[in-house]
Amino acid sequence: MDEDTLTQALSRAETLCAQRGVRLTPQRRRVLELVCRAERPVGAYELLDQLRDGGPAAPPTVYRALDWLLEQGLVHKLETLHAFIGCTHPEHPHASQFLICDGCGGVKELEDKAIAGSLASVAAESGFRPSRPVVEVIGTCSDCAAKHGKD
Amino acid sequence: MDEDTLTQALSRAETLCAQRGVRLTPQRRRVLELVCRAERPVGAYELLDQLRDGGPAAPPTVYRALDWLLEQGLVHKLETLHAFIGCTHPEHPHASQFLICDGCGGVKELEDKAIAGSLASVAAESGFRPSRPVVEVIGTCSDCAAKHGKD
DNA sequence: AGCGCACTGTTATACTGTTTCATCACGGTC
DNA sequence: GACCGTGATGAAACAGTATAACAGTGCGCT
Repeated sequence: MDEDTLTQALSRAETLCAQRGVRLTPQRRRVLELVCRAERPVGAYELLDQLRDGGPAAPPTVYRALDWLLEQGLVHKLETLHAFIGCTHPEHPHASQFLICDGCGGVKELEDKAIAGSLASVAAESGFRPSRPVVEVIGTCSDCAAKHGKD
Repeated sequence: MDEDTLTQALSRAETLCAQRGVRLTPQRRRVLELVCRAERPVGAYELLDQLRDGGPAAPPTVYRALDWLLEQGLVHKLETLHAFIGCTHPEHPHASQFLICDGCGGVKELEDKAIAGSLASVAAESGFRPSRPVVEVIGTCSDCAAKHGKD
């Protein structure tokens, strides 16, 4: 995320939190910034190392901030990577899907109605009430496919 | 999994491995048995404890067996739970989806064409080549919804 | 016998996440 | 101002998950 996009994302987060009446404290803001600044998904301990540049910090610090940011939908957790990324459209609650390239480590966030729909309908058939759908597709992005295809 | 189903599953696994020319060694067979015998998803260290009833064992032992069983499609890994379950239809390679109840811990394995299809098509749109789709829906199963609904 | 290969054993370590308790800052109330 | 409840932070220890690295074993092959 470039500097402009980052600034925008942070101010959007400020606005959202103000609207919701929740507190985007300096710690949480700092963690959000670190997550967004990274181009790739970042691990909790990677964030912790960066937090430590500004003073002492322990694992619960970063996990608390991340939990809160997850609740607010400002970041997503990638279960298959044990890592976090900034949400690209935090304005509304949504069920995202992720395309994760194991070549370059890049992640694309999608919000596809067809996938969400078919998930909802199979769940409904089973009488299952979904609370958190996790959809992560590991594979190779077009760039990496092009590169490695030539090898 | 009851005793009969277990016996069937194990002999099916034997047959499959024979056909494929791969070795379902005693260790692997034992781990497969332990995974299938459990009604719920089992963690690696839980399996390890059970393996230890029959002699000393270390983490790499169980992880190696699990990795191999995953490759062969005889077990699945639930990323959101860090746990493993026996595959209900290992005969053919397939992209499964899982409904995971956070009330009772039960898991239902699905193989829904609509979901697989919409995943494949959004991936195709992005030029993304999927290798391992992970679809796990956390929520409440009908039984647990009925129970807790009354509370 | 000597070699390669797949499988296993063993030790240690890295990485990920939680529990627990103490402390601090802020807002409301008397 | 003094009191108190609540949410946020700090700090130490620990629990759970996974891998690295290297040695040993058994088996088929030439």
